[in-house]
Amino acid sequence: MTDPKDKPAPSTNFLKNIIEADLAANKFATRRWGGQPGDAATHAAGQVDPAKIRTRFPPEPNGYLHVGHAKSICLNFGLARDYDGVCHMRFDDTNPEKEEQEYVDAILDTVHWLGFDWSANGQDHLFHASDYFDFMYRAAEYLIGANLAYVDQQTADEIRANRGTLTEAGKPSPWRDRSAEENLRLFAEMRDGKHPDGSMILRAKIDMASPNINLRDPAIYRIRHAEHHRAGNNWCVYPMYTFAHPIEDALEQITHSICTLEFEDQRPFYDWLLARLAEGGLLADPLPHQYEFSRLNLTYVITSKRKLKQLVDDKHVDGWDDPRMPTIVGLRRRGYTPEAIRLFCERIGASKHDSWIDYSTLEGALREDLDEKAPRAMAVLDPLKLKLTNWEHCFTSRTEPCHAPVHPHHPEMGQRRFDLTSELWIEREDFLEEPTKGYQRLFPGNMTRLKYGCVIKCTGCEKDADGNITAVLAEVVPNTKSGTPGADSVKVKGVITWVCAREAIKAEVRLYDRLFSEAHPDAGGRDFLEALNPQSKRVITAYVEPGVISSHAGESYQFERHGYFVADRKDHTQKTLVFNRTTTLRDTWSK
RNA sequence: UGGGGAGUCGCCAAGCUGGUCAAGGCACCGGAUUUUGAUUCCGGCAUUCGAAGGUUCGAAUCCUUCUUCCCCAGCCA
Repeated sequence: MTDPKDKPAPSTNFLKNIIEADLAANKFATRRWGGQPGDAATHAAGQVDPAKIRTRFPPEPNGYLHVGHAKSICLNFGLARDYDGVCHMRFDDTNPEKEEQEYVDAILDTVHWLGFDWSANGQDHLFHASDYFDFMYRAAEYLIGANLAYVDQQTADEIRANRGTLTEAGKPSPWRDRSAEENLRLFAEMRDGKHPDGSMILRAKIDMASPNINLRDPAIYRIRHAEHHRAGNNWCVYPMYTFAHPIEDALEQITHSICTLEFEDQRPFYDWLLARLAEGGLLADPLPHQYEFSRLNLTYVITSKRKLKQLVDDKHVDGWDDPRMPTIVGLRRRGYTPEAIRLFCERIGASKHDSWIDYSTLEGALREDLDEKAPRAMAVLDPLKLKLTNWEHCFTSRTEPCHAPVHPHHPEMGQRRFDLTSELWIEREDFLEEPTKGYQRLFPGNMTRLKYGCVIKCTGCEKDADGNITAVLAEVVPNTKSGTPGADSVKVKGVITWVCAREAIKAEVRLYDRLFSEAHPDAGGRDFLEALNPQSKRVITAYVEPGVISSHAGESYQFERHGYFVADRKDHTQKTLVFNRTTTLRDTWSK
């Protein structure tokens, strides 16, 4: 189920307009659903479909899902949710050589994690193209019988050569006019394993002179002596996407088949095939329709499966779920939430324009989500010792208990506690011997507040023989302890975060930055590896406030003034704290 | 050069049966609040809709021409 708390999408897009127009025209009023995918007879025997519309998310299980898929998932499942429909989860597993069960499992897990589900009206709408191989085979036979398909024995090279060019018509295959009987016999032989891979292929017989190359007798069935991850060795002929996809949609009574722009030229064949099969009585009206939207392009990100695989194989990243990867598992490990990804998808909309979304839009959606729910904590990433030299004059005990809200806007989330002592860790960049213009933090003579602690006045620093600063010196300003009466009597502009040296807990912190330092890493056909950001991962040891010891893997925090950090899903334990920097806070001061 | 698509603010994106129509979001810029230089809050942000003509009382919306960009010649999806 999608999160009901999701704000209703106020936005509109061309797909919603199409659906609303279809609904208003009662286009699907008498559509039937046979209770499962099936041919005309199956659905004719069923009830009027309880689903007002049907969409589908149809990945090929040949890799991990990435942000681009998230857009498609949000669109398909979102449309079904918004219009009282159902979205089918379907694996387009028509190419046994590329697909694996491992990917099927990972994809299912990812879609669920994103907050979507394919069960509705008491049934599970999880389907596979391979479920329909029998029907597809019969559909191919029908086409052959109707003289609309033939077995071609040209080689792949010959077929390519005879397909013509963008400006020249193709030439008919010498095998184009075989009799239906012979085609049927040959096709059966193909299925029966009598011919090697590549020796024959089944082609639709349409028009070798069509200006649309996809209509120049497209290949619809090829021989592949390969084991299929679900169908095993039942088949050695497999349908091509072109042929399979429209049939999958029709068998599942999909009303709106949404795909990306590059399939636009494919639509005429989609419609041709379905119309022919409907004429033959194999499929039921109304037939599905294909609509195309522009795929997601994100700056500083590549989504090419081949290139992503190269990053993994060549160890530029630490696997498919490396926090720098644009895969959903990577984003998840980076600390992205399903809500943030959904918000992002809603914000970018859908249209037919080619577009590039700024990476900052993704980060913005993340910050918006995390700001609301991440508990706060203090952490020092680049530690410098701070010594409070007049401690005894201001406090009677060695430690002063402090408290702070878990979330500044949500008191119901409770309080956290930690100690203030005379030796603290502060951020190295929070002290400047020579302040720059506008600098509000520590420099000799300046006062700032230790957040949730007290106001201090910087008196100087200590250095080693090389002149490196080894400690900052400061005095406590009396009667300024946070939470006590009159604490605000001394006004200061700067507030810095800190961790008590005695209580501080060490944590490994992985500082991630964008994987590429160029907005369009694979533009202009240059080597995308050259655009790799050498600083995309830095591992440091930080000090975090004591309460963080109880954090669990996968939990997000906002380390105040630094950003959002998530306890690593794989490596974080309560013994060894490991945090990934998800993203920094918005920064309008520096840079 | 054949066919199919698309050009509205820095990035997205509504609007396209012609008449407060130049929505909204992100970003950005002001200002207020703030014990995160964060958040939040107020305010600002396209006389103009790829260009040029035309039709009309009136056009981003209709017509013509031009122009730019994307996709298609896998037995991948």
